[in-house]
Amino acid sequence: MSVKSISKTMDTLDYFIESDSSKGISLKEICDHLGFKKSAAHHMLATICDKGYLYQDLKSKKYFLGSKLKKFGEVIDLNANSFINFADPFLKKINDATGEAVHLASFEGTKLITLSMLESTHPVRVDHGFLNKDNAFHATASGKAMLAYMSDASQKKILKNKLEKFTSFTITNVKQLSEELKKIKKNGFSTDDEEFQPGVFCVGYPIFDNENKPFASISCSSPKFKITSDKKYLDKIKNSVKFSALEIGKYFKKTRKKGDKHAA
Amino acid sequence: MSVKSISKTMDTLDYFIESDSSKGISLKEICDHLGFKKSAAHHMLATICDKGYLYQDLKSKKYFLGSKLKKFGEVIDLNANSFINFADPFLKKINDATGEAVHLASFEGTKLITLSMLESTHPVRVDHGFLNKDNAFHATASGKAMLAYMSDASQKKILKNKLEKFTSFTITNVKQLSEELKKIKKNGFSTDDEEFQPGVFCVGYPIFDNENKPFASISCSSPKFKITSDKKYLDKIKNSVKFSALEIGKYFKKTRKKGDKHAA
DNA sequence: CTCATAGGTTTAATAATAATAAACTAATAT
DNA sequence: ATATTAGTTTATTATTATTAAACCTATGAG
Repeated sequence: MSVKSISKTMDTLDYFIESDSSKGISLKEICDHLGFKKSAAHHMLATICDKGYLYQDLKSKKYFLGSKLKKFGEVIDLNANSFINFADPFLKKINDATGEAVHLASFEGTKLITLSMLESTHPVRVDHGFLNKDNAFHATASGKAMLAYMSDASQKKILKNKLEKFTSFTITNVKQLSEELKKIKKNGFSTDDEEFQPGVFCVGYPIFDNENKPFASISCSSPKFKITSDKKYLDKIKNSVKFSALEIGKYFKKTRKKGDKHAA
Repeated sequence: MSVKSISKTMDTLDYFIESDSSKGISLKEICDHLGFKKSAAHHMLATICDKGYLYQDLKSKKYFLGSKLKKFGEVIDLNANSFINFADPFLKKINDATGEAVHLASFEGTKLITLSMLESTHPVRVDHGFLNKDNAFHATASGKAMLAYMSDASQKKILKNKLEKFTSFTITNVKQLSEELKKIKKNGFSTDDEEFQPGVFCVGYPIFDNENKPFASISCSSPKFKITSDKKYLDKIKNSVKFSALEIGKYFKKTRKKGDKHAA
């Protein structure tokens, strides 16, 4: 069950991030965009301001992000950036070798998240704006690469939500997906054959942490026709991604002791 | 009126910042510290996780800050840091000259906020952990320096909340405070004579933006006995703070055009 | 200068929600 | 193997958030 007023609060804060809020956002604009009634929104905003997450300019009455929120960035940066920075040159390597888009993914709870990405350098390229939507664990090479190596309990938790059908190829049947995951474990890598975006084929490899748990994954996405028209192209991508995945995995051997909790 | 579930949500997020949350925080710990019932807290946390502001580790069930929050830091940094960086050497100048603690303050809505601070270098020094509490507009040199130069409408909004009595010297009467603010405008600077912390005397000067509105202030805090025992010491502080306040004010002449909205 | 409009705020009544307590599950330690 | 602890889920109840309407205030047009 979900608490509606909390949900609305976070949709509001998200709106401050998505839009340019540097010149303030009015009550009306918030209501218009998010479908709130103005008096309810007013109560909500008063509470948020009271806590210092937003503030209302005394004269213009517009709302601004409170400097208190800066602290979240500071705390999170401490943990997360080191891994991403370590991985970066290895992503670049794949990008240089293939020219295709490369993604570094991880997960937080049951949500798939994108840690960093590199765009394709090819003239014909795919829009990756939506890649790694947080509920696309089952439909992406990144997601499946991690999922395959998780414990049954973890798999179950992630798959208990409805599996959204993104394309006609998306696997939405849990039993069928389990078979796919077994195959991935056998092969050592995952694929996404137009399961998330039509015309896009991806290859994913897992990255394991110091406890040999799948902690992240990298994937490389290319237009499907390239894969079908040139049989060697897939191998080229696979080799490149595999190499980098193994290299990035060494991060944990180098910097973490067994039992350390790492940031996602 | 204030929305309780929102308020509790933000108290929870604040707790993740205040405590070391890098190893996760359990439901029980959240309940114990914040006085929540576990089932209510569970509903709340499920909603927060659903929005990606926190996430729950699949195995340990502990809660962690979601990487989504990193975005807030990024957006806010863009606006706010330039002013603070500009001001920094001028704060240092006061700190070098007097050895006393120096504060750069501003405000967000009706809340007083601290942008940066330098500790006293003297062996006998005051604890400034609580200086510039967000509801201490009326009781601090920083707050009063800005308040004095605000429009009547703005003053009224800030003073409509109960004026908390921090010490026996805190002015909690609005009429009396108005007189004080008039005096500040006449003198050009504010003082805090043990009104916020016993034994601490502060001097504050306002900093004006490109529209000649008080945008920030700096204050210098010293032990009261130094002020009373050495009549020239107050003048030394005043001169130093005044100089820096004027210099920092030039930031707006240099970098901002009239009408630009500046970050607080 | 007056009036109209639009955005924001406040109120009080009602509908909807979040809080509660208790039962249940799972994991851990004895 | 059992007791304990933490987390989850459920159904009921009491509280709360939402609503609509009235009110305020600032702005701009006539």
